[in-house]
Amino acid sequence: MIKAIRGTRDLLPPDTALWNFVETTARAVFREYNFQEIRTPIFEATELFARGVGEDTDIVSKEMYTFEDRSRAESDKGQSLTLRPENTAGVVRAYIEHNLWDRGLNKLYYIGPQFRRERPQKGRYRQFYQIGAEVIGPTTAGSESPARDAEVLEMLATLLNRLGIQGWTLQLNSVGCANDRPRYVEALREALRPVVGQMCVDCRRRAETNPLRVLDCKVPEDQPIIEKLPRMKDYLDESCRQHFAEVQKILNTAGVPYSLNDRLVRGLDYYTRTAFEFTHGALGAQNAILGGGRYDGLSEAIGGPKAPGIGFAIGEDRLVLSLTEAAETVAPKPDAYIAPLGPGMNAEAVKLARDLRRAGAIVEVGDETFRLKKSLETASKLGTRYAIILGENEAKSNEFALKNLATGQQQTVPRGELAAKLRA
RNA sequence: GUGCCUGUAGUUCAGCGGUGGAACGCCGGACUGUGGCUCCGGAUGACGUGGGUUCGAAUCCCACCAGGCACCCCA
Repeated sequence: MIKAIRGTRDLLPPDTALWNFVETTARAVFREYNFQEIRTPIFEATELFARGVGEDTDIVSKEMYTFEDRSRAESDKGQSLTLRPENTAGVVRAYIEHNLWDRGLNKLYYIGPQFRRERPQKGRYRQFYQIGAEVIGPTTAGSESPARDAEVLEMLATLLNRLGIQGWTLQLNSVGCANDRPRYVEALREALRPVVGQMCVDCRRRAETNPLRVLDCKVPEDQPIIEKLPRMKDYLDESCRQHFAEVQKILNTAGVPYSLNDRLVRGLDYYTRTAFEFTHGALGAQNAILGGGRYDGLSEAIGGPKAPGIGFAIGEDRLVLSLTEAAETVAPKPDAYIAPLGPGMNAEAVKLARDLRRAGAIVEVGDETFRLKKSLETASKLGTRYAIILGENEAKSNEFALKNLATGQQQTVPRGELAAKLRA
């Protein structure tokens, strides 16, 4: 049997109704904040991700679906292409390519699949879906303002609340900028040198490859050591410090709850200053339902003008997962099941169904060869509210037997009044 | 990519060397134009795939594939 490949899956009803609910709600909230939709290609030049996301990140170094395109000339090598592992780089590429700021566009959102070749796990798939948004523009547009950070965070809180998600936590940190972070990393390296020998094997490796990751370690024995390491907040330069303080001040005023976590580091190279994560307790190890932050240098890193930005990506798969526990799925049930009885009644049934549907009803139609018993049984199974019996008598008199399947009550209704009765 | 656990009917699972089962669901009948309840009957399936051990394998062993949990990392 041919099956969906590892890490991919089919989304089936009734779950698809939930996905649509999430997407519809997100679009509505984004709309209120004046974001507009952008759709970028699902694959891009590999170079975009190498330069944008960062050559040394896990995503780029070992998780990308990369392939060589066919070349036109036999002698030429095909271009290296990659299925997008995230969407921010693509949006920024489009921003540069189409001079979006000159068209008055600086708040964009996207919804779509992304691809990373990781080992699948609950809440982690090789084709997964992200809902994200970006604020990006020249400095003169205020895109560097802490008000943008706070506005984005407040929008996310609004969205999660409107989706009915209970018990989320916003973790907030500042990871500094190109100016102060190298100094911090250096300080961290030095502080680690004498103590790293006492730490877990992972930390010993991280101390070499990416010292910031040591802060993320969850091994209990390492915690006392980590507590004593230097902290980013003590190394922020004046502008970063003020920026971060201002973000917090606005969040306090707006009533958005958050907790500071100076061990929150992000895995993508392009993040600067504000970094954040919304987590949800009921998701196991993959507890981050969304993450994001500021990326003031990304545009320049991929050859564009200076264009500070801030954005986030929601893991839609995880969001839906945290939703299925609380929310009952509301798949719409048909309003009526038409049971045609006997030769020639199919045609009448389809015509009647068309008229009722035009009046706004959800209608299911049986078949004239079905016995009435079977039709009613099917209608009950579908959860339909009414059954309409359409036999020769009804066709002649133009009055139909309308049966309420919940109460069992049945009445005779003239054709013209059927739609109104269904709505009642 | 690493470690551990798990793959048996549409679903949830029992069976753990000797002719593959239960519940629910599905189909039909009792009941030829009246469902839900009840009763009766029926079909389920390469026991994840391939190899090995054995007189004999769903059961034991190996490899692969897939899922779950944790790590790594991330949404």
